[in-house]
Amino acid sequence: MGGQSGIEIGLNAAIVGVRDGQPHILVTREGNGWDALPYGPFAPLDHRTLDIGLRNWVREQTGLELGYVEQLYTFGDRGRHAQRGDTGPHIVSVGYLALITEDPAAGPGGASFARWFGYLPWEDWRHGKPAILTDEIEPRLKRWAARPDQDDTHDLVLTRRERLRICFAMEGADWDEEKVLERYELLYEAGLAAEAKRDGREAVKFWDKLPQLGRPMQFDHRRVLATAMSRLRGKLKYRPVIFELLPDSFTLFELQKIVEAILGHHLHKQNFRRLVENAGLVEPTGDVSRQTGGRPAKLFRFRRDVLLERPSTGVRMKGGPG
Amino acid sequence: MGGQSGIEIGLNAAIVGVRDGQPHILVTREGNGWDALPYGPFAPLDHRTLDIGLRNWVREQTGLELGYVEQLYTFGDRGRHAQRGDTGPHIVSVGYLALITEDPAAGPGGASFARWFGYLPWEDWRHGKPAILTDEIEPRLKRWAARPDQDDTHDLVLTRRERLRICFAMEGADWDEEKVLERYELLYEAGLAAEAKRDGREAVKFWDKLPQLGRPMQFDHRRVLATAMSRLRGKLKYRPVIFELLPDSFTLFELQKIVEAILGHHLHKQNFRRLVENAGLVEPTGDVSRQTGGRPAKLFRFRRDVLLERPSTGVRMKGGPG
DNA sequence: GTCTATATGCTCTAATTGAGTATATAGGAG
DNA sequence: CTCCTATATACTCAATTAGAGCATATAGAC
Repeated sequence: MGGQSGIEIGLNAAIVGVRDGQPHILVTREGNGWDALPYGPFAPLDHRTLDIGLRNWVREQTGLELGYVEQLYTFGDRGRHAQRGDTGPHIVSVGYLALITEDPAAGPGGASFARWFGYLPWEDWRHGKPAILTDEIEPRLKRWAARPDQDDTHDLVLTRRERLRICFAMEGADWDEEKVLERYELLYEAGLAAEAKRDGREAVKFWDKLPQLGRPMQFDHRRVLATAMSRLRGKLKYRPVIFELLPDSFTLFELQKIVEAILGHHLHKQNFRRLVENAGLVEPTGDVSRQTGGRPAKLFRFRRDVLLERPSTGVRMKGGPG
Repeated sequence: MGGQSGIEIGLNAAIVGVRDGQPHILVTREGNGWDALPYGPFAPLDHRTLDIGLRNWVREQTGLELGYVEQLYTFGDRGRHAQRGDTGPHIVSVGYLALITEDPAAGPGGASFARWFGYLPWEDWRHGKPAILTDEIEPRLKRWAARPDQDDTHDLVLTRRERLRICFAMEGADWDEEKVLERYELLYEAGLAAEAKRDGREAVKFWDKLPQLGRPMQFDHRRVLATAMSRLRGKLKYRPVIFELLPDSFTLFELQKIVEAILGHHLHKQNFRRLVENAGLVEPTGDVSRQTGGRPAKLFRFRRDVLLERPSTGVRMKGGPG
C-alpha cells in the first residue's frame, strides 16, 4: 500500500476577484499543464493557526496580503493526489475561500488571474444554458446513469438517475446554482473529469473518448474551487460578503454585475436596486459616474456598520429574465 | 517550544439526539471531571476518508452506527489542547455533527447522553432569558469590555463593546440564536470559560473568582459543540435535517417541540403547522396519537422524496410569543 | 432637437409571514 | 350524559416581501 510516512496538512486558497465582469481566481501554472491554487503545508511551529499559515503561504507565493478569508472544508480522501505517487505522506487538504478587490496582475511568484468559469464552464448561465451541458455533459451522464450502480459505495439511497435530476436539472428539475460541488463531484465519479483519469478511477474506462470538460487542476484543487463557488453563491444571499469584491465606491449596476458574475445568472435590475437599497446595505457617496453611456449613475459605498446590525441580510433574490 | 513530533488529526463527533424535549449529546466521562466527545485520531492507512474514520471511532467507542454526519470545521490553534502538555504532536481537530434518533443509553464504552444546554446554558431561551446571562455573564462581560483591547490580536476592527452588542445582544440588539460559536469564543477570549484557565490564557488573571459558566469539556470539544449548535440551528432553516432527530412517525407538535429544543426558543404553533404542511415536508400516515391529552393528533411521516425536489426548504420561521 | 442608452422611480399582483380567533375532538369530573 | 379542560386543527386578516413590468429622468451622439 505504498510507503506511508505520516500526515501532511495542505492549505489551499481559492482567491476570488472579479475583473471585466468575469470572476477570476488566482492560480499558479507550473508548466506541466495542471494549474494549481496557491498551496502550502501547514507548519504548526511557524503558524499559530491554520488561517495564519494560509495567509503566509499566499503572501510568499503571490505577494498578496489577504483580507477576507473563510475556511471551506477539509478533504482527506485517499487517491486524490495521484501525481505525488504512493510514496509521500498522506495529504489532508483544507480549502479556503478568500475575496480580493485589487487586481493582482503585478504580483510576483508566477501567480496570475484565470477565469473561474474556465474550470467549471457549465456554471455560467448568464447567456442562457451553456452549450457544453447540452452537447457534452448531458448525453454522457445519461449513459452513465443507465449503467448499474455496481461500484458505487455511496451512502445515500439515491439512484444515479435521481442524482442527475437533482444536480444537473435533468428531467425538468430546476438548476440549483449552489450545487457546484455536487456537480463537480458527480462528474468526477462518473469519470468525466480529467482528474478522475489522472487518479486512476475505474469509471473512466467506460469512456472511449473524454472531452475536456473545463480546465483540470492539480491535486484536488478543482474540488476546492467548486466548494468555494458553492459557498460563495450561498453566502451571498445572507451575508454582505459581495462587497469584499468591490472597490470603495460603485454604482448599483456594477454591484449587480458582480453578483451576477458570481451567481452565474441574470437578475431583475429594478428589483435588485430596491432590495439592496432598502436592506440598508449601501449609502450614496454623493458623486455620480458618467461612464455608463446614459444617465449618470449615483455612486454608493458599502455601509460597514451593517455588520454591527443583526442578521445582516446580504443579497438574496431569485433569478430574473435574461 | 516543546518537543514537536509532527501533526495528528483528531476527529471529534458532536452526536446529537433529543430525549424528553431536551437536546442531548453523547459524551464520554473519563473521571477527571472533563467530559469529552467521542474522539480518535485519523489513521489514513485504516480510513479511506475522514468521514469513515470518524464513523469507525464512534462505532468503537459507543457501539453506534451513525447515519447523518456532516463535517463542521477544522481547528488548528496552538494551545487549545493543554492537558496534553507541550510534548505531544500538534493536534488539528476536525469537528463533526451527527444526528441520531435512537437513545443510545444502552451503548457500551461508557458513552452517555448529556444535556446539551448543560454545556452552553445561556443558549436556552425557551423559558425566557436565562438567568445566567443577566446574573453572571453580562456584568462580567461589561467589565471585560471596559478594559483596553491591548492583547487582542483580533483581525476585525470591532471594539469589544461592539462585539458584545452583536454576540450577546447587549445594548438592545436582538439575540441571534445562530451565533453560538461566536458567543463561546468570546467567553473563552474573555477568560470566562474554564477551558481558558486550563489553557493558561492571559485574560483569566483579570478575574478573582470564576463562576462555572456551563460545564467545560476536554480539549477544544466545547468549541466543537458550539460549532455544531450554530450549524444545526442555521441548517434547520433551509434543509430538512430536523427529521434525522425524529422517529418514523410523529405529530406536528412533537416536531415543533424538537425544533424548539434545538433553536432554544418557542415558535408560533399554528404558523409552524402551516409552514411545515405546505412546504410539503410531511405526509399523514393515517394514524393518530392519543397521547396528547386533548384531541388526538394526526401522525405524520417525513416525505423522503422532498430530498429530490429542489431547494428543499427545511423549517425556517422566526420566533413566536412564549 | 431627436435618438439612444442607461439610471431611477413607481405600480400592481401574488405570495409569504406574523398574529390572532374559531372550531373539533379527545378524556375526565360531576 | 354533560360540562370542563386540554389539545389539535382550521381559518382570517393585515403587513411585508417578491416577481414582473411600465414610466420617467438625464446623459452623449447625431
